[in-house]
Amino acid sequence: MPVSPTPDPSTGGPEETRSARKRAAILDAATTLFLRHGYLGTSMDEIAALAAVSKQTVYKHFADKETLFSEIVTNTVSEASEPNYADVLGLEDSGDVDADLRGLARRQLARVMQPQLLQLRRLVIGEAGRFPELGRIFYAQGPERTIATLADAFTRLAERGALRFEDPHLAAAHFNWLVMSIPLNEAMLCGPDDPATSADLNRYADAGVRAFLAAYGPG
Amino acid sequence: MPVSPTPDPSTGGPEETRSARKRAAILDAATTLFLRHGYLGTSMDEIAALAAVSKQTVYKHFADKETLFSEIVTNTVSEASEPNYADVLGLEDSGDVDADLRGLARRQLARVMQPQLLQLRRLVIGEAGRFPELGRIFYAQGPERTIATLADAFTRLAERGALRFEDPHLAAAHFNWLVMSIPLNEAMLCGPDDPATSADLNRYADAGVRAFLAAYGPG
Amino acid sequence: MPVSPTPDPSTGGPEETRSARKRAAILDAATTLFLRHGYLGTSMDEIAALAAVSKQTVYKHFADKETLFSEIVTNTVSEASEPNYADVLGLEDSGDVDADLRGLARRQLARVMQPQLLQLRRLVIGEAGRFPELGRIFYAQGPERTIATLADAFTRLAERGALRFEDPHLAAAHFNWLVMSIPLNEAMLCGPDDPATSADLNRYADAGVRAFLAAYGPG
Amino acid sequence: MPVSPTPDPSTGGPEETRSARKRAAILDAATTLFLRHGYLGTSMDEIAALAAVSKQTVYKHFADKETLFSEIVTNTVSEASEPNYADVLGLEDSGDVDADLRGLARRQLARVMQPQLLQLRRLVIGEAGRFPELGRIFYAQGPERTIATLADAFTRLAERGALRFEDPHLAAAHFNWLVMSIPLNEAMLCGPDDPATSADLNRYADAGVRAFLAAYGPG
DNA sequence: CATGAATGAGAATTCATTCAT
DNA sequence: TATGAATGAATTCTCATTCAT
Repeated sequence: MPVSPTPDPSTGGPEETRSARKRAAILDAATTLFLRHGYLGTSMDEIAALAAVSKQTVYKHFADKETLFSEIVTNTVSEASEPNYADVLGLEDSGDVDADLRGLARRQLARVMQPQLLQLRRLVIGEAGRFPELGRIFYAQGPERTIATLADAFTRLAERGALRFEDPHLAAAHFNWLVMSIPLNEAMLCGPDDPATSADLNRYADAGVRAFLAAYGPG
Repeated sequence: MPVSPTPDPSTGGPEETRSARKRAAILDAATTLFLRHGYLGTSMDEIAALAAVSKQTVYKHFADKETLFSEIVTNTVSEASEPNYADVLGLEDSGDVDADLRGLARRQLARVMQPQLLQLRRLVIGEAGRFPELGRIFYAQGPERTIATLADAFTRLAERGALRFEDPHLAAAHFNWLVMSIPLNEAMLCGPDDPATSADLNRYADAGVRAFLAAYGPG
Repeated sequence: MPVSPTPDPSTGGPEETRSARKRAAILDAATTLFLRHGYLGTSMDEIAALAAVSKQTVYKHFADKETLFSEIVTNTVSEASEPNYADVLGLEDSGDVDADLRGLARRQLARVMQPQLLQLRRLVIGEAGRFPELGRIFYAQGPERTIATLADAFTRLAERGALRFEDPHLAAAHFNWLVMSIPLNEAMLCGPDDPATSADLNRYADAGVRAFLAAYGPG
Repeated sequence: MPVSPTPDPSTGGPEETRSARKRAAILDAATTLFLRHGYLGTSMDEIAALAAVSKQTVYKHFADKETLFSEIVTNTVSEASEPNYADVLGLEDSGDVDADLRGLARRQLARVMQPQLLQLRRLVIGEAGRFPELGRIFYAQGPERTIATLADAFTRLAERGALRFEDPHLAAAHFNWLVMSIPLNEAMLCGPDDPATSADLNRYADAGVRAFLAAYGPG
């Protein structure tokens, strides 16, 4: 997740680039530390030290600690949620709904269960009191958007008789959580020390899809 | 959740009770503050002040902040998970599985969605890095135990033909999360400011049970 | 050094004895802790805990921490210096000065180098700034008194031609430090972790006596 | 002993020097206070205040109190022991051993009995429990090194017939302590309030040399 | 009389933020 | 512009001592 935009040194002017590089270094360092130790558990000193810049430079780029934290979480959430969203968008009816959904489920679950994304989710949940809007952003760009898009795709599938339901949004939500809930809830609570294997994850995804099709599948 | 044993001043001996009363006051205050502001966001001074007790007294009852926090979370988790567990234990086959499961689902969801329990779950998730064993305790006494017990009950129902599945534990987990995932995940992220109404909760419970029975019900 | 007077429970009245026993327990505990961790490094809480009495009891017996410390050091110094003094007092001319002095030197050195006495000396030296009179007491009851008494004994020996010197007090001091300085100074600085063996000590004592007799002996 | 490198403001570069100046001020202040009140008796607040520096600056230069203390004692011991060592190294046989040794003894004793060095010795002895390696450093750089060097010098003197002994190291140790023990031990215990006059010290030095030569001198 | 609680200060250390250089 | 220093308060935890019970 700590991904600096790596400004192209050949195109950018050297002065503007140096500043941008520092900014990226700060973001990288802060992301790493906030994910590891939380908001209060991370100090501006540590961030500056890990970014190898002076503290003043940090404050020149970010007004204060809250701003820095917000920006990081917002950016990271956007970046992390993008592939999941795109994957759902690209859902096509190949004629084999079962296979299509299983593939989607496996890919989505694998992405959601990336250690850094799990850690981000823990962070946002833990700071829901201090930064309520960050949780809402996470929710909106994550589950909400995914499920809404999935509902559209399901509606198309239902029109072709591949699925049957009354409320597409509800069906999409059930699909989503049938696939993800078991490993995600365990991961949230049991921490980064007991990661599930990807074979486990695939089994959970398959089982979720099977239950979903038993409930919402055709005939 | 901050429930002091409420020593009856008329029956309890006056000497043993004074110390116990102080201890309870400290636990109450600390629970309130930890739930509100998190582990690092709560100071021992604040706890002592809210408990109307000197800081020394706090340290005489609890070796340090970590001990106090652990004890609180452990106690609270135990107390909070008990009714849910008991409810699943008491699940009987009245002949109307649909109604039985809907009742169970509604009661369980209502309990899990209590604001203080949600806040405790956020706290434990947010501190999973600092206190890994607390998350494991929460998981073991909460979802894990409930689902295991539910699996036993489902096995009995399956023997009477009321349910059909291959893996009772998987079916129980799917039941649990079909009922809870939608509101619980939203609540985790969207914080204590947008609480779901209990009518909403009942609807989610009913919808979850309907999907569950469509997948795992008889015939 | 922590030696409680062990009051005889059969003779003493039970009430007076209980108080005396507590007092002795406090002195024992405080002596142990002061010797181990120094004056500032020892807390009244620890003393009360180790003595198994309440803090109030400590304050009932000793006005404050300084008083307790002074009393302990004074008592311990007196007790510890007594045998050394008595040994010098009993110095007789057996006709073999060499053997007499070597025996005295060995016994004295062995006593001075007892670990607890070394620790007491370190303590008194380290607190010379805070408790100047304790150092003076230690000096007066220790080296000063021993040397003065030794000077008397040497005077008698000189009258019989067994020793020769101008200033008996100077000769006594030289005797004392020729015997003790090497191991004592090393012990002071190198701490309680590298104790000298008693064979070493005897060698130092013998070597000191030999040098002393070479300088102050007859013919 | 609190001797800052006294950066010459006219020659030193202004930027490198500021930090170094602060560091020196901290060392000076800490040395003064540690010598005066001991390790536990000195607070970091006092040190910062006396150095006219913020507490942060102290902690940026020295990781913690123990580090600061160790560094100070180590530095001071090294500086203080140097002249004594050099003086012994320069011992030459002028033909008049008596005068040579008396001169050396007087100079050494005068240096060892400097109030600040006495205080340092008390400090190190008093903290032998908490900082055992500091005592060992003091011993190694002080008495041990001096005596070893003296033993070499005595060996040369013995070859010319100016001294006679079996064990040069033992002779050197006896010389050292015959000269120093009386005033040093008194000073250790009787504190900084009763300083010996330098006339006294010279008399002790002379008497020690006289006894030494009576034992180890020629003929 | 002896225990637990209170006190009120002070310990070491860290914090986010802002001046000077 | 970017660095070291300063700030001033807050952190956890401990202290010696004194009330109440």
